[in-house]
Amino acid sequence: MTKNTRMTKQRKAILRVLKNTESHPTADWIYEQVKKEIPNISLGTVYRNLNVLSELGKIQILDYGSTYSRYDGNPKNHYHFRCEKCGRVYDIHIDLFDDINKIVNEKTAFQVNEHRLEFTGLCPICQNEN
Amino acid sequence: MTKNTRMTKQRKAILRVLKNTESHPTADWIYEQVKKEIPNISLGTVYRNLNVLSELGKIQILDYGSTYSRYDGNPKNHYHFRCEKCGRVYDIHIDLFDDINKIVNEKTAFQVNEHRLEFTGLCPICQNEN
DNA sequence: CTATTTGCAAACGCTTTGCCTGATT
DNA sequence: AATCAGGCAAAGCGTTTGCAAATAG
Repeated sequence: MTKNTRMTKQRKAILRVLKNTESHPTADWIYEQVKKEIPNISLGTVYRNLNVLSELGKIQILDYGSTYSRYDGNPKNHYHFRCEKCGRVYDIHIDLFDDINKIVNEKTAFQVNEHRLEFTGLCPICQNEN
Repeated sequence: MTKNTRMTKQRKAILRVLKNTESHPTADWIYEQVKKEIPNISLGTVYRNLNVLSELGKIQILDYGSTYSRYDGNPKNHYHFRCEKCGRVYDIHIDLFDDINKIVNEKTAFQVNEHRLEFTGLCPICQNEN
């Protein structure tokens, strides 16, 4: 259970680079930064460690939980629910929180046009499979 | 400007399949469905048409706007802003909307554990580049 | 008629993996 | 010493693309 706990210099460097940036970089960018310090590090090591660090809860990966794109026949904004167990994606039938764009527009320097909101948890089917 | 307007039988079938499903299928699932009707359709045609239909505003693609994964050194939930022009991803420094999980839990049959919220629009840098 | 779209297959590009060597505990 | 991690390169895999033939308008 307690595996992958060796803090090698590669793993430390990757984590430090990621903790010290404001941006949300790609694996390749991280690779280029760490290479300044460990010139012979390989891209595979970067990917492996990013996955390990994510499993350890030290970082997050900002993808859609899958390598597949999913397509939605409804082009209007609406919210989704993704089941953590089976991966199904459902529509959520509630009104949009229209005011949150305004909140961010007022509190930050970003010019917000849209927002996307996704919930995760257990779908009804998987709740009944225990 | 007004291009890609031919409604071929392939394009029609893909759109119909997608409009008539509750799920948010992958391209491959759509391909399998359409093949029942047009057995010699190719997967490339499905992908091409999904992209065309998305540009026409008839459907949405649920990905992160890029094929790259992005990594975040902060493992706690927080919101992001993605610039539509330059693709940069920023943190948004506002409090979490903690109550929306409860709202969905009460109004739907899903068991919500988390939510993810992402805003899109123009970042300060790109706002100044006009 | 002709510009767009298709089918096919190869290419792409990000990510993962196998294998063997090297490092950590 | 035993196990875990790294480097390298090849494989994986969803998606895109080039090209000649087909087709919508």
